[in-house]
Amino acid sequence: MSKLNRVDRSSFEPPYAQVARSVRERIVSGEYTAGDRLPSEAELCELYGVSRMTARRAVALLVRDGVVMTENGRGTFVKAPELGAATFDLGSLRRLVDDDATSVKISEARIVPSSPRVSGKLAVGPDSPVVVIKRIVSSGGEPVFYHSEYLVFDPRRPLVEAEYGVTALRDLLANAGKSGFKYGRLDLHASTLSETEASYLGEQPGVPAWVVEHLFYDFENRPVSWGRFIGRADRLRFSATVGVADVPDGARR
Amino acid sequence: MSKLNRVDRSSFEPPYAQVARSVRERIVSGEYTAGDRLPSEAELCELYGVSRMTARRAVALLVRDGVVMTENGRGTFVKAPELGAATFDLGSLRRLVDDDATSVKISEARIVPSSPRVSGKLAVGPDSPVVVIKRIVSSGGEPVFYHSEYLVFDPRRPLVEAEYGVTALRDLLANAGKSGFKYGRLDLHASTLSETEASYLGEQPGVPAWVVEHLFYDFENRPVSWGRFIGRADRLRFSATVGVADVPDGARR
DNA sequence: CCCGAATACCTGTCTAGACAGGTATGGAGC
DNA sequence: GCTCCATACCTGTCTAGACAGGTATTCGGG
Repeated sequence: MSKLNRVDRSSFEPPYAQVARSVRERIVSGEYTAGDRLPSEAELCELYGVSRMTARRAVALLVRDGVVMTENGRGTFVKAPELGAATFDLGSLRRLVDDDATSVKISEARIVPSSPRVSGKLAVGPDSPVVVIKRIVSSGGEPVFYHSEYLVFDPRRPLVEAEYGVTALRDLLANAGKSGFKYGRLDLHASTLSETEASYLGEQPGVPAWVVEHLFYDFENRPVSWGRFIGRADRLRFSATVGVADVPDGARR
Repeated sequence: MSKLNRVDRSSFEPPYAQVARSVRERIVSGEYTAGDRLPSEAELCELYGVSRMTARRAVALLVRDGVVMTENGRGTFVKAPELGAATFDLGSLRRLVDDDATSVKISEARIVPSSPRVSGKLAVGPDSPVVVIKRIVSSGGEPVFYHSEYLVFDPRRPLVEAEYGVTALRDLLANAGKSGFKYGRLDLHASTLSETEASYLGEQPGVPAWVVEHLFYDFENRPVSWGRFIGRADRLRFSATVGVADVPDGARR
């Protein structure tokens, strides 16, 4: 019975993924439960008829997904699902902006002297010129979130048209190519809509809202862009999963 | 000049980590910028004097961290930092509960007939008995968040003392060993404090708050635990980084 | 009975080589 | 000038074997 699970060499699914999926299924089915020791790598090699590196790669996949943990010299063990291991991503935001039914309206785009708060964030002198861009992103005709961004004004770098449109927002969220930023820090917290924000989003002031604040730096580690997304809590949520909910689509990579 | 970066074989830092760190430093320094093609794996082998699998492992580390991306048949390219790739984790929550200066007070722990909302979440009949546990977690004497949890009451499984204390909360957030759950779904959103929540947390009703809602399932895919953390937005935030902020501590694993 | 050493087993790391399949480029043929 | 194909290069995957170092057990000596 324990020899029947050799990998299918003719399948499109590579051996390492097949082994990972098989072990995963055994965990889902309850054959291995939290705290159990998995077969050792050498045993997996025999069981599935693969080399050690292939077995290791399968285990590495499960480790990456937080399903198992390895202990040097002892073995590989099934982890219990833990809430603290959950990660939330901004995939929902990205998907929203990529969606065709989503429209972006620029409500403001000009050069202004920086306010005290903005000059503090961007580390420029008070009243230094900054570019401010404010957008309202709607889905299906209804506003979902509001985005304001302040960029350090650099006269040498002309403000290209593209910096204002949907493209710029898409680039900010998912940029496959170039960008003037080296890294960014993000901060997610809860807030309530101010009066102006509420008016833009067609809501009442004081309604709960999530805020994603972002600060991007250039290659000299100087802040160049500060901004925040603010969105209605009832329209967009962030979700995550811990443990093994279901066997996924081959566990890519 | 390009041959001077062979790995240090006597270092504690394994070769794959050294290669990854070196390439990372070149990206941080601006030698490679977003969109650039990295040296091919074969070139990295020569440059650092390692085998291909070792070079690949270094690249895999950078891919995992979102610093570079690989394209089959084309090469490895430096990624621009993208906001949509950011992930927020519950590490701050876990750290808080693990902290010695944190105290947990049980405000309620008993068996009650389930309310319509709870019976809906836990998929039990109306008025079915459920265990309700409510906790207030304080740090430095000041309440930080409030946690309420509803468990399906199972007469066969006696309610051990441990299920109420700090330990149970710690286990929920970071459990190295066993647990009765197979997986859980989490939902992070923004809210405002209700009157009772505000009174527990020593705040005003209507103040912004984040909510982490969690629903755990057993091995028969039946929900067994539903609950939510609710915390003051001014006391706990979730942060993330995109791009290469700094060269980290050897990029473990 | 206790303690230390030998031992078996486990994960971590690395190597050298091999084949597959995707991608881009340049040249031959039309 | 255009198309198609050979070619070179690249990442993806796998193998078989090797050594290092952590862990637990067992066995023997004191």
